[in-house]
Parts: sequence; structure tokens; C-alpha cells
Amino acid sequence: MPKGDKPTSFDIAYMAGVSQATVSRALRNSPLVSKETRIKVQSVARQLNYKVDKNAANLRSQQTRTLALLLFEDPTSDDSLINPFFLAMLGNITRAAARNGYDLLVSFQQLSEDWHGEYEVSSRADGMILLGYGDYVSYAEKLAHLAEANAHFIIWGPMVEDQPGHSLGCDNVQGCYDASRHLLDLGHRRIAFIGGASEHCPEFLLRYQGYSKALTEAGTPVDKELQVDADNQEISGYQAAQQLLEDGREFSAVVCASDLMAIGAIKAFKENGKQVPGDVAVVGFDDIPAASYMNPPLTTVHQDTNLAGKLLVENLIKLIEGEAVESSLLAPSLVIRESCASET
Amino acid sequence: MPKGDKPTSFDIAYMAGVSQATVSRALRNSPLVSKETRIKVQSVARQLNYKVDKNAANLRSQQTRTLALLLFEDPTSDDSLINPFFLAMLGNITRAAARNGYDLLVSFQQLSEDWHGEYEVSSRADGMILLGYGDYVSYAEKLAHLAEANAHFIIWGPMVEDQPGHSLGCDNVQGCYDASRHLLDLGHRRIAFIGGASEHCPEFLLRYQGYSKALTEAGTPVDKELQVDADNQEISGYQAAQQLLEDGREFSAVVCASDLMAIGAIKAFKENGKQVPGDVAVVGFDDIPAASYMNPPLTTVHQDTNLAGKLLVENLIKLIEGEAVESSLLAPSLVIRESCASET
DNA sequence: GATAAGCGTGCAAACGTTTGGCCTTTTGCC
DNA sequence: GGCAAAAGGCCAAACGTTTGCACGCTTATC
Repeated sequence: MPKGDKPTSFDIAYMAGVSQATVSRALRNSPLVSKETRIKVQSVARQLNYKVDKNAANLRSQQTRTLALLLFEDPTSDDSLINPFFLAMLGNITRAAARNGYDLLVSFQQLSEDWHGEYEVSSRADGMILLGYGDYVSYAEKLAHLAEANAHFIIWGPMVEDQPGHSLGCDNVQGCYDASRHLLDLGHRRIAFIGGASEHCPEFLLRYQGYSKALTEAGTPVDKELQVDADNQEISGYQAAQQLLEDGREFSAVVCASDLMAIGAIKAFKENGKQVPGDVAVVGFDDIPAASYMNPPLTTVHQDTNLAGKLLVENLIKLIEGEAVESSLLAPSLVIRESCASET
Repeated sequence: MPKGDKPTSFDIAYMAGVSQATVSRALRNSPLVSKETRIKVQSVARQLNYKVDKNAANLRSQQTRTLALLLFEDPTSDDSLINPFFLAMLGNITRAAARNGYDLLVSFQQLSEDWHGEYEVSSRADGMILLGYGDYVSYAEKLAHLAEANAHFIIWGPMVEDQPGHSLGCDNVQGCYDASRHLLDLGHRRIAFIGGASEHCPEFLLRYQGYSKALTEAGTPVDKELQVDADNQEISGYQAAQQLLEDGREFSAVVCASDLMAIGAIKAFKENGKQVPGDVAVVGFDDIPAASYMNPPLTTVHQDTNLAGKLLVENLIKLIEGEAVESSLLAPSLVIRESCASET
């Protein structure tokens, strides 16, 4: 082995006085080699600071022990900022992957991009996790391609009808139902909803359904006038709240389809001299880190990103290993802080 | 090509009526193949949905076009929460890597871990980025090993004496100097400092230096009584503030070595009936997302994570390509919000 | 004292690329 | 028309593993 070059298994073999094949087996603790040999080989390997070449190993064994995380960014969002909720997910997924002995390849995708992008990644990983506020409708075709190519993938998001592949999501309906229920229990009757009610984003649509359901059950009419579309950004929440205010619509509470929008909305209310929670109660969804630091601390629907990351990774690995996996929904929990007061 | 199997370059070659070598060249737009052939090959490849096998390609060309991000977690920190500042860095690094055509492998490391961990990753990437609140002293040995093995790596953090490798960091001294200066300009004279002043974390030490420098320049004595150690967590900031309060030390302002600690400190002050900024002014460091949402919005030292991510990636790539790189420092900027008022 | 069984190793063939070198055409030039 | 040069393509050798198979050497069995 010339000095400076990376040692190969042949170098180890030579130094340990065995064949290269034996080195390979010994290093992976194969029961086919004697304990003695194994110890000998491993000690030489350590001494030479030898590391298996992953490319060669993966090529030969046709697997990568790598998971890919495809993060679909909101195309409208500011380039420099990532949705904090996904950031939290990312962190937890990374951890879960590591705990399961997998590497994690992270890649940002623009929804608008050439669908080949996903395949590209797929050749470098055994499976992939798709993360994004699921405008899955617009890339259903891509998913179909993936499924067709026998790719292993799991989607973070709601279970959408006819959607190929497996998914894991949060029970959005239940979450927003609980949040709305909370507002109703506080005596509110005129409750607005900020967040898209189009099929463009199934998450928000489902959250809207939870809201509707709660109101309906309580015998409160769902007033279309009190629902305003917005996408998942602070500025959108701000604008939506402005609109509500400008139109002079009457309401004492708002449920926002995400914390980011809630933050924007609260800002708008404050700027217009409305007290939160005094004049208007606000609930959010996601429980991003900022939610607890805000003024007032935001009452919101908590999603367990730790559990989600763990399950996403574990289910994907099952998929890779050929085991059956059920798509499922995680239960959210309402965390009550200070952004909601009783209707007076 | 049996149905269901992934097509190889041989399949493309066969269908396009050329040799496999030509396929390889055509797909990479080599000038060695005619335009005609190239188009033909590429169209067949697209048609068969062919994707180059990265493992094979990397093995042969001995490079991976992959960067590894090693995130060193504070061993004391809560398992479920990642330091928001690093999360922001992570996002920006991912983006920068993608823009430069590199994949990003993300890996969490425990400081306490076997140092082999790093090597392990290194065989899967062309270079690596080390990210963490730099207790580099404690793994200087690992860094030396890396350097010795001719690994390409760049460290996020201050330039520490004798530290092998390249680094990129924020000018911590300047940042805290500016923050302290701001407080002094507002008339404060009894200014406390929360954050470790030990060499355990060079970042905090440098920030403390900036603080000392500002006070000294202003002719204000640096009172050791007003400095309290804390590590980078909300709870530590909380405890440090408590301690300051309990001991009955007199102060009208606090500079915190990180936003997380500032958040904790503010919480402690509020709980003890102190108004921020009325009774005590607080500045932080990092400008994490939550800083602007807090009550009051936190005046803090902003680090440009977007630029940092970009530079980290670009410098690392230069290193990989054998170009010279200078370790350097990024200029922080003070962002003034509402957590500091004039001393009355 | 053969024969069978087991255990530990070595041999060599993949895995799917990239790439240096060689061979055939074409093309340009006198 | 002959020759050199350039263009375009093919051959085959890597890259460093994993793994099926064959081979020897012990040890147990009849």
C-alpha cells in the first residue's frame, strides 16, 4: 500500500495473512470466520485505520443503507426561511434514521421541478420520505411513476384518495375540531377560519373540515363569510386578518390552519388596536417552537414531530424490507396557552 | 433487459445501437461523441427512464459529489429539540449544497461518541462540514486524525489556535461588543453577562471578550460578580437569571451569549416581577426565528445563516478541488427590537 | 480405515460505471 | 489520388467490495 493512499481490504488481507474475502467477512462479523481470525483482521484494520468503501460495498450488495428526505418547499416561500414545522420534522427524522443505522440524504425540491428529480435521488437511497404541505394533487403523476418503478417511499401527510404509496400524517380533522371546540367551550360563536379551503392543500382542507364539524355539532352555522383563504406564511395570515377586519365582519375568535398564519394574524390584530386574547381569541396549528415564546403564547394544536419522525423512518424501513405497512394517522393534542379567552 | 429490472447503460447501448462506453459519454455530454449520437442516446435513456447508478459511478470515479454535515449536539440538550440556530444553518447548508450540485448527508454526532464515527461518514462524502457549539478542545484529537487522513473538512466556529483544518465563523467578539456598546449607549453601567466564560465553549468565551472590551473601553469596570456561567439552553438562562436575582446583585441590563439563554432569562425576570425592558434590558445572540416573536421582541446579534451556509459549502468545495481557502469571520449585525430601554 | 460431516478459507465472478488507448472512418489539403 | 489529421466510437481495464462455490483439513461414525 503506497503511503497516502486509502487502504483497501487487500492491504488488510496481506497484513493479516489471509485472503481478501476473509477480510470482508471478518469485518462484518460473519459466523463463517473463526473468532481468532476475526480478531486478528479487525485489529489490523483498526491499526491501518481502514474503512469499507461504501460505494463498492453498496454497488456489490445493491443497497445503500441510505434514506432520502425530499423536502418540498412551498414555492411561494421566502428563499431564506424554511417552514419551522418541517425543520423540526427534519431534525427528528435525521435522528431516527441514525438510530436505525441509516444515512440520511436531504434534498430540497421545488414543486415545479422536473419530476425526474425524485428518481435521481432514488438511485442513491433505498427509500425516500416525502415531506411537504401536501399539494399532492399536483404531483400525483410523479407519485404514480415512483410507485410504478417500485420505489419505496412514504409520504408525510393525509391519506388522499387514490394516492399511490403509503403515508403517515396527523389527524388534521381531529386537531382542528379540538381547537374549535375549545373556542366554542369558551363561549365564542362567531369564529373565523384562516387557511385555504381548496383542494390545493389537503391538510388545510381537512383542518377546515374539523372546524366545520365542531361548529355544526354545536349548532353554530358555518358562515362562509368568515373563512378566508391563505397559504402557509406569516404574511398571508397577516393579510387574511386584515381582510377580515376591513370587511367589518363580526367575529370574536379565529382558528388558523397553521401557527405561521396565526403569528401573522395576531400581528395584524395588534396593529389594528385589537387585543389578543381580549378582543379576539386565536388558535394555531403545528406548535412550532415560536408558538410558546410569542406574546401572548399561542394556544395551538401540537403535532408530535418526534414520534412522527420515528414512525416515518421505521415504516419506510419496513417497506424496504418487504414488510407490510399500514398508512395511519397520529393523534394531535391541543396545548392551551394564553391566546384564547372567554367570550364576554 | 428483463422487465422490472433497472436498466443499465448496456441496455441503453443495445437499444441505441452503440457501445456502452459511448452511452456513458453521451449521457455526460462529453465532446467526444457526436451531437447526433448524443441526442439519440439521451432520448433512449429518457424513454427507458434510465438513471446512472451512483454507486458504480462514484466507485469508478472515486468521488461522491456528496457533502456530509456533522451536527454536534450539545450532549446535555433535550433529545427532542435541536438548537434552532443550527436548524437554520442546516436548512441553508442543504440549499447551498443543492445549488452547487452536491448531495448532503446529514448526521448527528454526540460529542462523547467514538471518534471513528467521523471517518465512517468521510468514506461516503467528498468532504464534511462540522457544525456545533465548538467545544473543539475536547475533540482536537479527532480533528488531527481527520487532517492527517487528508480529509476535507471545514468547521463552523471561531478560529482556535492550533486547530487543524479550515473554519468559518461569526465574529463573536465584534457581535457582543456591539451588543454591549448598545447597552452602554442607552446609559446602562451595571451590565451582567450570562454565558460560559470557560474555554469549554470558545464561542461564548469570545462573546465574553467582546462584552469585556466594550465595558473596559467605556471605563466601566468588568465585575466578575455579574458574570454567570450557563450553557446554551433556555433552562440554563433561566437558572442563571435566578441566581443573579437571588444574590441580590445590582444590574440594569444583561447580555446573554445566546438567544436561547436570553429567552430563559427573560422568563425568570418576568416571574420575579421585573419588567423587560423596563426594569432590566436584555440582549441576545444568534437571532433565532423566535427572537422576533417574543414578548418583548428580542434585541439581538444577527448571524447571516444564509451567507454562512453558502460560504461553508463553497469553501468546502474549493478545498475538495484543491484550491486554497482562507479561514474567515463573518460580520454579525445588531438588530434592535424592543428588549432594551434606556437606563433611567 | 474408509466415509461423512463440519468448519474455516480461498477463488473468482459479479455489481455498473468511467476512461485511457486504439481502431476506423471521414475530411481537408496538396 | 494520396496522405495526414481529426472525429467518432469501441474495447477492455479498472474501481473495492460481497458472496456462491469449491477446496482442504479435522473430527466423529460405522
